[in-house]
Amino acid sequence: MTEAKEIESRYEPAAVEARWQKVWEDEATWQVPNPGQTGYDDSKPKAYVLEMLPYPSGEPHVGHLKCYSVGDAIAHFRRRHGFEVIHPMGYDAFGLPAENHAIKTGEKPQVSTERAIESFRDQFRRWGVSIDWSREIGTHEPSYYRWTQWIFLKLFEKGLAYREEAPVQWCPTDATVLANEQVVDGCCERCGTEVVQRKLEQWFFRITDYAQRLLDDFDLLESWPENVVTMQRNWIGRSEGAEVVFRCDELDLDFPVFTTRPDTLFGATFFVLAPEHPLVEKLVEGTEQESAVAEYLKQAAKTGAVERAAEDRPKTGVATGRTVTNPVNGEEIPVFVADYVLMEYGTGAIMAVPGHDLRDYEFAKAFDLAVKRVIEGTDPEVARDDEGLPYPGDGPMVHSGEFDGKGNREAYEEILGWLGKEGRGEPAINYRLRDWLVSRQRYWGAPIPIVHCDGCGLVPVPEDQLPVLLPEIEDYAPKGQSPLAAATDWVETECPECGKPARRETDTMDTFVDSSWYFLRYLDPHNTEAPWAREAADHWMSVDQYIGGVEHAILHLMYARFFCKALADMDLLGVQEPFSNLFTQGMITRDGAKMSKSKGNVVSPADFVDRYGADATRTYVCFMGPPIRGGDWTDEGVEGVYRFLARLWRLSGEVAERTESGGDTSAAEGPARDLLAKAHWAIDKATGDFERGFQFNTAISAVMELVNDAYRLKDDLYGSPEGDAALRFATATAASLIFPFAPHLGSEVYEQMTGERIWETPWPEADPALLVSDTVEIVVQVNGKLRDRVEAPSDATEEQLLELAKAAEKVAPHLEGKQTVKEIVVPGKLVNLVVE
RNA sequence: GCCGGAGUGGCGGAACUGGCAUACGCGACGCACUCAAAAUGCGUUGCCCGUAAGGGCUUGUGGGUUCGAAUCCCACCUCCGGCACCA
Repeated sequence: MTEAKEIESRYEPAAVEARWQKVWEDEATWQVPNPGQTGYDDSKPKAYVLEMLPYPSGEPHVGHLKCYSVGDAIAHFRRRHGFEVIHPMGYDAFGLPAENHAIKTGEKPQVSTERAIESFRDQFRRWGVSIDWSREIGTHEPSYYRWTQWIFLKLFEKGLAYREEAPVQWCPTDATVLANEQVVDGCCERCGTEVVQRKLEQWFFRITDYAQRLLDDFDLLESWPENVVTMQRNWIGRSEGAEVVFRCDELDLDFPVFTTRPDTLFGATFFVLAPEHPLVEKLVEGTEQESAVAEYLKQAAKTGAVERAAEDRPKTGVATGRTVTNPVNGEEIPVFVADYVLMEYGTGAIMAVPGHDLRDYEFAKAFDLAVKRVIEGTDPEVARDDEGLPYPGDGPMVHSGEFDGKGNREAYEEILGWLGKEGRGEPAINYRLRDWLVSRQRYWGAPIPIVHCDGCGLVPVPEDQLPVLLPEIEDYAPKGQSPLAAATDWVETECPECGKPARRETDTMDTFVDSSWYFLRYLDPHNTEAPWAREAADHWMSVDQYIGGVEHAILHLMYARFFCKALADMDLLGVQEPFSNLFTQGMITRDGAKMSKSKGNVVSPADFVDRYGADATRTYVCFMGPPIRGGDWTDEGVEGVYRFLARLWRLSGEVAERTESGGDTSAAEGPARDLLAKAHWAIDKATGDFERGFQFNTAISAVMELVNDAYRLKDDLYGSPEGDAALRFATATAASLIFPFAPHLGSEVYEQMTGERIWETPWPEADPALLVSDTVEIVVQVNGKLRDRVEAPSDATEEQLLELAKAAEKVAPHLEGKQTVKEIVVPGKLVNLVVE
């Protein structure tokens, strides 16, 4: 072989990849028109394949690589099954890192964000991801956030966006309020600082109105991971029970409580208010307990969320000196303030039943309060005293007046009925979910399009004045209010209603608002009259396959579901659920640990793409394990996949040179038939792996096996027409099956074998006739132990198989002198002889 | 504490319905090619005993069901994720 030839025959991904990327770019191969536009093919069913849009910062990391590799494989697979696939890309470009960077360096977020977007765009092109670039969006662009603001106004119009003073979570480091969902273990999800409670006036979205529908509509989803559904269920936290009113006659005040156990109402021996309860001060005003309670409130306010929720923390509290009346028996029970009652849940007040609730029991013991049993029974796991109390289970009622002797479940219903009749309570459902706090005291986000007017109140900016542009500012440093407040020229405006001087809202929106509707903008990204045309949304929605990290299980996925429902209620959308099928990819680690700059174990995909090519790097992240699970990155692993691709490349070159095209495979026998059978087996295996939850690792290993077999058999096959044809078919099939992961190499090899463009050819179908063979290997066991294997005709009868098995060379010694007591025959698989 | 998921060679992992445990890849070892190396091709590679033929053991641990269990059941251990004073 000459030297020139040798260089040419080497697999050089950079050259191959550049060649095909140019074709796809020049021809806009992955661009799809909307219905009604030229080129739209209405004979094809649609498929919306979508990966979660990235937050552009620096350059893409391995998590992005995995997400888009998986998504792209699915997109290609669907296209080759005859779907018109929409596969867009955009950037979730507002957010804190760019703003923090601006505070540190003075570089405008606009500038650093654009730079990061360019780097992301470059990488995605370099990876060869099949994106419809004509639909690209950035959530920071005025043409996008104009519609984010528009949706905000629609929600405001419907009463779904409102402003209210409430105790909220404030992150001192990020200098902004946070949504409940962004507080993890009492700390800011982003920066880890412990959050503090503040009473502030903030903007909320009324997601709690949708709590029940968010639960019910899990039924509408086709395929979501069970754990994500469970996490959302837990987060929404529905409980059934009753709201019961306890009255303080002295002060003429009603205290409703939520309880899941109205059957234990007779056992309520005291009453507890959360320290933040708005009526606490009124209750103790002018009493001798006033200062003690005030002192306790001060203490409670100082206690951080982490400490307050700490396990095994002794119960604390203070008596108010007041009593309320238990509605079922008229008993006056003392009222306490204690921080084990949370203002955020229920009504911020509880009836305490120490006989049947562990927490109330602990409080009762600490404050020496009465413990009363109202249900017979004991549970050794929970019981703390000789009486077997507290007892959380079921049993017959005692000390409960007319309900004595009844089962507590029955009494539950009857007590509810009685309360309803007396007007002292009613069945109630309570949710853990809180309204979504969406305002942020930060700069780099979509301004909330509201004007504060002394005369008119909160006035929406008229639609024709949108977008409310983010003004350019010089000082980004947080000062406890939005940096926008300093942009005086911008803040000072006229009231759209009365024309008098007024002030703009200076808070911006949580960036999760931006990403709650981006999948709709892709469908009609250049529309200047509306966020999207209803026809476009009706055609493409919902997303047929959504792909992203499980870390968004609650936040993004729940918010987007809420948006979808609210928009559908406004008749802007025809679907109730945005994402029919969800796939959550596992996290890639290195050396068993999450990648982080501080650990110095960060993998830069670009380095590997440069060294081994996009195809090898992409294929590797799909091969390292089932994509749904995490995996540990090894550099050698990428190299192994690279070697495999190079092996396929060389096979293709050799086969192209040494075989004639146009041969017929129908009469193939021997090794030619074996190779054809392997190719059809690989088709069947890979197709099944795609359909069974995207098990790409085993799909890729099937192609590796096919290539290995081609190497093993090729020297026997060269020269005969059916041998040539089998080799060409096997090589083309390998290219075809690896194409979703390695699109460049797949295109090149397929073209070399067939002269065709692979993405224009349908996904191969396995020939059932080649999936079965004439003979099968039968395993022979004696007493369940493998002793030999025998070849048998596929259609052999049980008798024939038994005969073969008993005659097997290595079986006979184990049968000698022994009584066969049982014979088990599984046709096509095994024979098990049980002897004594 | 409650709810999920996982535990298989030196490593990543495979085994689809209870039927050959360890596919595929990495690593390691050997051979061919080469003056040599790299690259490539071919082969070996779960553990223990044995020169060998062969035998025994092995899917976190202990028990059970079954002719047969990585797979089903019971108890336990470890790791990961979610929720957690939620009334």
